[in-house]
Amino acid sequence: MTPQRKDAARNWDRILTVARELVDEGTPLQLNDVARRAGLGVGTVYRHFPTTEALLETVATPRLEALVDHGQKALTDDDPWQAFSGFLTRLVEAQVSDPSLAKVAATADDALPRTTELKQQMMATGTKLLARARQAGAVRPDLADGDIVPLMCGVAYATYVHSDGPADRLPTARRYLATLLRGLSA
Amino acid sequence: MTPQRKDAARNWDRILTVARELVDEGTPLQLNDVARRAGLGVGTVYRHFPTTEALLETVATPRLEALVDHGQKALTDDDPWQAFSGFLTRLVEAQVSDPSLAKVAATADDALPRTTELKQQMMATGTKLLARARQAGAVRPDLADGDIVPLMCGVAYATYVHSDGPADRLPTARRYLATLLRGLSA
DNA sequence: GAAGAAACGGATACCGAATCCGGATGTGTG
DNA sequence: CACACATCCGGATTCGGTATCCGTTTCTTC
Repeated sequence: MTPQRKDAARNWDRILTVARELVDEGTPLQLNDVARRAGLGVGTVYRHFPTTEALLETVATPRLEALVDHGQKALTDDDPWQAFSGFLTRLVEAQVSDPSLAKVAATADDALPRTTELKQQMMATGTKLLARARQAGAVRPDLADGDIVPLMCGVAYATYVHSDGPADRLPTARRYLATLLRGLSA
Repeated sequence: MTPQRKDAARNWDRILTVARELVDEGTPLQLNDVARRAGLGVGTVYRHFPTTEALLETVATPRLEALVDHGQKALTDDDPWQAFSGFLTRLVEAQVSDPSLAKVAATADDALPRTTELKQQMMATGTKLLARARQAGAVRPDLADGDIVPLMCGVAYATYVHSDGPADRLPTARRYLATLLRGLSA
């Protein structure tokens, strides 16, 4: 692994910056488009990120990592139910405010190695949080470990279907999640 | 409106049959593909259905109508909660067993006039069912009329994200819906 | 400052969706 | 039956977007 050339590093940053902007404004990622906006050749972008999904994953990764971190911290929370529900709240809030997260979360575990890894970590801490809450008698026993991520994706999706615009998505998502949480609590 | 020519009617049927088959086997609709399978020219298919969505709508319509019918019948049920929850159950079961329904249900109300009309009817009866259940004190007051369809789409989506294959989707969907319903009930 | 490696750029190949129009086919009339 | 006309058919072609390829440029090392 030779140290990367300076121009390459700079361009990598530019691409990621532009991609982040596009994702934030809701525009679907298109590598040609990214190239134009970044003032780079198409080939340059395709060399750094061979597919749209690869770029998307790189954009989403830091935020995914933040979620995992939050989950870890939640494990130290005294109130098991608080910790569990707080974690889920973060999960949906992140998804409705960042389309890239929603996409990678729902993507099959084949491509996107880094995402898969993080999802597994998230599931692991999710499992622990769930176990604690269950042990404390705060959550119904019929919720399986593997249900957490899909359910949060579902809440995010429902929010999407409902929402008229990107504004006031958050309150809707919180309302839906609150309802679901009532159904999960013992 | 001159009565349609016989060959046109026949081809329309063929197209719809093939489309129904494709939807049932989970293949995403592609008009070129439909044409090949139906033994017709591409142009023929495109004349009958100018867009993929138009064909999808026509495929989904009968099943949507069946759902609306069921909602109407549910209005005569003695038990308001039973009627309401049964209606929702049908909604998700239909979506997870028929991708075309899931797609049109989540599509914005701009294109797909017929679908929009049916969705509005469904929302109307959904509203009535909800009102009855609420009046009977069976459902929490914080659920709005416009939330029903999005929530059912969300449950269907969660099922999708979770499921490994098209088999045993139904039990998962039922489980998720049951959880949600617990959250909705007073 | 010359050589070689690494990266750039955009013209071009490619792929699937949608159009367009010359030709075929069904339908009403003498 | 045959003619005329409208309707419909079919697939070659266009079109919009994605991905590749390779001659040129830029960086790094000595």
